[in-house]
Amino acid sequence: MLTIQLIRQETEYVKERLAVKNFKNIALVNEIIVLDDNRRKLQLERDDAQNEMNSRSREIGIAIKEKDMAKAESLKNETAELKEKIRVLNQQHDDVVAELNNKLVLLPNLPHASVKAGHSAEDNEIIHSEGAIPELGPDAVPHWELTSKYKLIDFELGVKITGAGFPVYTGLGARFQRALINYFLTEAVKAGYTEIQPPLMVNEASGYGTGQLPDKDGQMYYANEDNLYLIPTAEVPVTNIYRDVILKAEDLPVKNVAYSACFRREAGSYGKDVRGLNRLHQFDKVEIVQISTPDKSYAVLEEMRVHVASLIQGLGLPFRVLRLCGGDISFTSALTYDFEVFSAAQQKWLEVSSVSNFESFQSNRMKLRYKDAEGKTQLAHTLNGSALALPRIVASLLENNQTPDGIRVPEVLVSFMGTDIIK
RNA sequence: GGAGAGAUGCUCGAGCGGUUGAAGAGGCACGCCUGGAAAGCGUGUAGUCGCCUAAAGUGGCUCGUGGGUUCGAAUCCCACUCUCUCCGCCA
Repeated sequence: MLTIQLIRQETEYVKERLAVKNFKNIALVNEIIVLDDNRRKLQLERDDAQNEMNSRSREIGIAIKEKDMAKAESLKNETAELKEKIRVLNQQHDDVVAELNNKLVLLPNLPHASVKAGHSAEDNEIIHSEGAIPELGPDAVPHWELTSKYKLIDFELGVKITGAGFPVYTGLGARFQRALINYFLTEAVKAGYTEIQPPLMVNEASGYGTGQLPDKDGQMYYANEDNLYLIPTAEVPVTNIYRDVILKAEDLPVKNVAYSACFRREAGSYGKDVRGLNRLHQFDKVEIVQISTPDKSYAVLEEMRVHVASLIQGLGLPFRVLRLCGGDISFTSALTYDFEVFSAAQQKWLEVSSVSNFESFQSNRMKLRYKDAEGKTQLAHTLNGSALALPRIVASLLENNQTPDGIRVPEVLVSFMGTDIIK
């Protein structure tokens, strides 16, 4: 969430940037400031009363020590009224704080200066594009036919065991998953990331820390009995490692990479976009997470963008990079680059990665801080990106690399796959 | 799942109702000493929210979390969470 200091000090700027995100309830900003004024006023009154009470108590203690019981008793009798006053003020203060917090979490992150206004995915800016779009023959088919032809993925079997959106990978299909995960992890480690294997379930505090809760709880699978959520992305456990942590300046930047299965309910999705591998309830992803000082976070974002691009280049897929517009960027992000690869048989672009700088939006929620050179405690910046999500990469590799003799395996995967062709 | 023990600052550890945000030790930082270092000596060393234009100063809260008792709680009571030991079960 945004810090109250920023909202108070840069009120007009905050409103302007919220408008770029098409945030409708701009009046909320003023409501928050009024609540905060109120909170301060109440705190002042309460603190004064409490201070008064504390000194009375001390006097009583001294009187008792001096064996002056009469004085102690009379002092005691004077405290009842004060005590009640404090109780009331405390209650009022806590109520205002709760209300303030409830409103504060409704404000999305402010988009970075480079983010343009816009209403939908149509308005995203294509800032880079490379790789030749393959010309497939007339016999080319979409990946869901290839996966069944070569017995790589059994969607129906997944339905039997679990339900729609939980495919079963078999034979070279399963090996293909492992090969990609290996390739992505290996490249990340080469780039200086520390490999992490996180829990796949998280508690409420973690969901709140990265912003999935309270608003997106319907998108996560939930184990009621233990009050735990299945992770929608490794971002959640990996970023929450640093919840309530004060890092030393020399610990930064933190660079972590994690492979995990990801679970998403995708409530409300339907239609042709969900066909085959385009949208699943369970899928594999390698995620990179960095924690940086504020002055370096945009350089870090660029570094991550280059890293993701290099992975896709390694696989030989045509791709483009979009800078998301205000209307399409997520609630928590300040700047997001989406990577899309071209899926030749479906003739469409598929999103395979999203690389974002959250600035201090997540760290403010989870109290992730660092001590700067002067020893002052400051909020760190958090960033993350998919590097990469598997299903759509698999879809486009299968489609783009299909030949009459089988599916060509990209050079970088051959050693992991044990073959250069799937047939 | 059953029985027991415990949770204090960067770390260890004392405190078990009264100026205790917390003794002591270690670590770390700075200073003195030294040609330089070690040792020694001295000083400092939590977070957070307020008040104050800022600095200085000052007030509230925080001893796992949340409640309660009391004029006053790290200390007493209740609930919860977590850790450790033993037993059971188990990849």
